[in-house]
Amino acid sequence: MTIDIRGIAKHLGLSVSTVSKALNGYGSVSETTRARILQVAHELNYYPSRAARTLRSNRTEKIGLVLYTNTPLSSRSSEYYFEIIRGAATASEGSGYNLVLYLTVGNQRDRLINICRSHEVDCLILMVGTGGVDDPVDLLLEEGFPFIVLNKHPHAANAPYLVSDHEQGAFDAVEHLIELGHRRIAYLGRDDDPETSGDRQAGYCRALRNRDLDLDPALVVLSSSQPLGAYQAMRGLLELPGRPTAVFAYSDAWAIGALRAISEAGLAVPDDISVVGFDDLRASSLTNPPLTTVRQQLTELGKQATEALLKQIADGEGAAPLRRTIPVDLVVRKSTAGPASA
Amino acid sequence: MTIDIRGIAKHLGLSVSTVSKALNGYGSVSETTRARILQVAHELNYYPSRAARTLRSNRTEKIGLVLYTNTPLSSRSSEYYFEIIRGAATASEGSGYNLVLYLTVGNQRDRLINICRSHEVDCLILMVGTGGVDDPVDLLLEEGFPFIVLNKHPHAANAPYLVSDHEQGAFDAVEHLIELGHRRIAYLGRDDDPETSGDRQAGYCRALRNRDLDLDPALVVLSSSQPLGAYQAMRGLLELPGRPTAVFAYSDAWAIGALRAISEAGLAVPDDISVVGFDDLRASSLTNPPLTTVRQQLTELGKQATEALLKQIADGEGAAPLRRTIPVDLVVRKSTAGPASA
DNA sequence: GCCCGGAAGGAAAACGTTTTCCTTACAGGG
DNA sequence: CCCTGTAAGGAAAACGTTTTCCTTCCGGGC
Repeated sequence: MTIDIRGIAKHLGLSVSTVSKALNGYGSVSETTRARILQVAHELNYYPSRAARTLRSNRTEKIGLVLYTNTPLSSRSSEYYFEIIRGAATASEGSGYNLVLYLTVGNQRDRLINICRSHEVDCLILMVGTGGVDDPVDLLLEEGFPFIVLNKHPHAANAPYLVSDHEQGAFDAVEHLIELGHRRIAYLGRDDDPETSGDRQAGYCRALRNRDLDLDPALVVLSSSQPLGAYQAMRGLLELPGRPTAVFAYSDAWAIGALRAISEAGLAVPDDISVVGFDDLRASSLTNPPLTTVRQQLTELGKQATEALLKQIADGEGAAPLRRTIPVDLVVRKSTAGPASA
Repeated sequence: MTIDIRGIAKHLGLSVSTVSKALNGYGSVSETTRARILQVAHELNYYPSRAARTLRSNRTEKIGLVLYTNTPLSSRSSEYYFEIIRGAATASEGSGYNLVLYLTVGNQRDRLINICRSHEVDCLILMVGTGGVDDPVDLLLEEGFPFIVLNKHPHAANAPYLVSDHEQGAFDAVEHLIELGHRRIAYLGRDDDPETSGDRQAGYCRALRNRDLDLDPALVVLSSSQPLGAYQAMRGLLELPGRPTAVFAYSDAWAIGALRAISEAGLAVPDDISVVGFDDLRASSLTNPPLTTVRQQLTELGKQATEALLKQIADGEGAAPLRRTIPVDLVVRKSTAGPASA
């Protein structure tokens, strides 16, 4: 039915090796022979068998994208993940690779070992949702399997990663609030994502220090990713004696929870309180008022991770692990303004 | 380094075939031998090579998910796609399959042929974004490659598909508006997605006929997926002499465009005009007011498509192509109410 | 005339499984 | 005692490439 590399060889009275070389641009084959081979391959509708190629050459030409999370995925994060996936898929396809998706929930250590050992893919992009990033990272380092951690700082010193500049984004957001005149600015963080929330909190602190503002511990509240987490945390902040005049939230989802708490308390955004989010998901332009937020280049993140990983594979073990940060942008909408007291 | 099936055989003084049979529960192997083999396989950390297995048995144990679209993907649809992907990925993993993602933009006919012929995957789930569904479907039918079309009715008579009940969802939405007392109800459709928009329009028409209401052609407006398409179409509707008192929109995105046009015209939702969307994306609960809409079970769609496809493969050519519809639910929020005139 | 080198092409060994067809041994029936 | 059937296990042929060595041939330098 489907034609073989052997079929082509027979058809032309050549040897299998010559055909293979011609098709792959390998050894030395005369121009005319190569042309004839390509011609016939095309005419006979030849498509190489991936499996055979993989078996012999030990390259699958597949990239695995694993999403590693402790808690079930909420549809809140769909857009976040899909944009990254989109970037990765496009870049893979562009390099002749396929993207294999592993959306595992829970600590699937065994599954990960299995993926490495049975060589399902050539390398892995790790997207860690909630829960520690370290367990899988250590495992992969141990296995000597090529990988890159996406958008979260791994603890292991020699683990390659590519992350948005969470710290700088947070700095910019808080700086923006300070410039508007705010002095009591809260950070509404996330307690089950220490790496990312930590980075953003660090940026928040740096921005305050940078302007010699006090860092009031009462204004830093971490909450879980329960639907009501950020909402309740915000209610807590509103009841404080010295209520903050502005809030920098861990993410747009957190900011939306905050908006709700504020509006239920009969306060107005941005007149009474300013709010800044992080991510710039589509929903954030639909809130009331439209949210000021920090935009991550998600598609770019997926794309660059893929490219970096492929480069790393091509360079072999020798190359230093890639550790890079990509910039984020503050998007000013209507949820921030000068404080009422100003 | 990594242990072989041969290694296990040697280790136990058995033949390769016996080991293979034991591992796959195949031919006849005594219980004690099988136990010893499994034991040793585990101890030596044996993982079968996917490539070799595929080469010999001609099964890749991979499902391809292709997203086929004419226009570049807008991030508006991220959530839609990701929820489907999530369902498909979970179901695949559950059946021991991998999910390979092909997010191709444009009419990649050649790529599709390549996927079939080089047997990259065992079967395909087709998600068609914009543009005709038929070209790829015809191709796959011709190739005799197992596939299923997701959430859109293919024209080919014998093409397998799994779709949300667009028609019934539309019927329910319009019925809901009629029950509220509306008589002049518009349909805000999409012109570059004839299959889906057509199904929904059919449901709209049936609901009107069902209550003996006039079908005013001026109240049916199709617009493109440009960001401003639905917005402008809605403006047109508002300028009509006999303005509609309710609008059923092709999707939540369309509805959001409509909301904007209505609010800019100084009218209120739902007081002056009621609006219903379709999809129930996350954004639709954030609009002002929260949108009444028809919820699709996207994750379920991905899951069932995967299961159906795997079943189809297992049953072989014999089985009739699967053509199934899965139900949708009307979600009533705050964007619908009785007409002002009532 | 001899030797050397490079270019073109070929033979054959992998790669790690699955699967078909054998062999052997043993038990049970007649 | 012979024949048959069955269970347990083995030999070997695939599967379709890539890749390493060879062989052959021819031209050119000395």
